[in-house]
Amino acid sequence: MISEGGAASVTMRAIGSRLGVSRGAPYRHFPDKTALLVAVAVAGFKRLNRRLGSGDAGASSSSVERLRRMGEQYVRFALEHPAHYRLMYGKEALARQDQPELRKAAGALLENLIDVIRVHQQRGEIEGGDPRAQAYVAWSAVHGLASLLIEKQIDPNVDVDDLIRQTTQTILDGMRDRSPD
Amino acid sequence: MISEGGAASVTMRAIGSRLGVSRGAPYRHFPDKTALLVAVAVAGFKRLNRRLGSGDAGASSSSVERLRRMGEQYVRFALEHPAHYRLMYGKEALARQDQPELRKAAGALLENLIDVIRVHQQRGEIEGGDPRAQAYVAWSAVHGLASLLIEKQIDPNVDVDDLIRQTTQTILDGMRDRSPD
DNA sequence: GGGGCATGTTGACCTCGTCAACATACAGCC
DNA sequence: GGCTGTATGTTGACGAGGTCAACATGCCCC
Repeated sequence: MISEGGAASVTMRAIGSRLGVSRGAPYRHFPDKTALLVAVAVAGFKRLNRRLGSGDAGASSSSVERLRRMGEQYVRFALEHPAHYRLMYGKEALARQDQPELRKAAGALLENLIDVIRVHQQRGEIEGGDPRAQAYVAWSAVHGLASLLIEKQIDPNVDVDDLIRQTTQTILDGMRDRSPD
Repeated sequence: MISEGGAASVTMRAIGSRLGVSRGAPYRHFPDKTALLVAVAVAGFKRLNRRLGSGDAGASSSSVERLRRMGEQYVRFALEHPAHYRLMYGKEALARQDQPELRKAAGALLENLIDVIRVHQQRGEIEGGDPRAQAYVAWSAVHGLASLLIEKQIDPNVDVDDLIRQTTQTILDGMRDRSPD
């Protein structure tokens, strides 16, 4: 429903009729609309997480290449499921309060990224320092790009593939180990 | 009102009473709620643009430093006005339709960034290539960082200043001209 | 067979965006 | 001064939507 008509089209009543039940039925499964949306958002994070992890198969290839591919998959996920992605990050649609489940799901994503970065640090491919901080930097870049693309802030004439590649490459170049200078 | 109670607290009726008028009064000035929010968002872009431009004064200092400061100011703006910033980018809260005024305001920001990047390219401080693409990369990084910080996706124990510095520095390192290698 | 739980239904209430009909007041013109 | 038009504000009403309470129903397990 999100992808069909945007988040605004997701109403408790519409969900009910979509499932052939009454408007009150969803309240037997979720305390309120926010909880339902949080559940959907959490599912999105798990989906994204699985997708990023699946790239592990090609871990044998050039190592930094794997990080690059993760970034690429990240942005591609957002482009394929824009409304879902927006929901995952848009606190606005959800409650003002922190949603522990959401935080946990997003946290899992971050931890995976940190692990990968740590591996590459140990191989000396990217500079040392707090892997968490580096994960945030990389995450910021791909999330920002995904967000700008989704919100149509980027000139549609630009080649998206090139832009994704250039973004991930720039980040990796910036993180490349320069200590042996 | 946005910063006080979140975007959800902004209702036409509340705006009216806040101004001491009736609920219908705002409709004499804006065709609908979306138009009003777009106007607020546009004002936000102008404000942000002005802030980024004001750094020009220190253009005499280390040149790349100016780009770094722009990024820093960008993120800082978002942190100071989180709800406003969210509104500026959150298409969700606004209409599904493209808002030409909003696009123009965001476009002006981009053009300024492109100009600055072009200058630094000419000085040979960052690598050549399409300045627009590089602007997008830089924009993605700061926007992503701002977004993650605002949405509280980043561990509050992390030193925000350090993270901002590291992000901008990584991007600049990644864009640094390596052609004379 | 009966109690309890899970699930679904419906009526009702409140908030909100929005519009139409109506009021008012001020500016500019004769 | 009086008239007229426009800008602005007010109020009633409508429909959509989130939510709750009271009520129904069907199934599992003892």
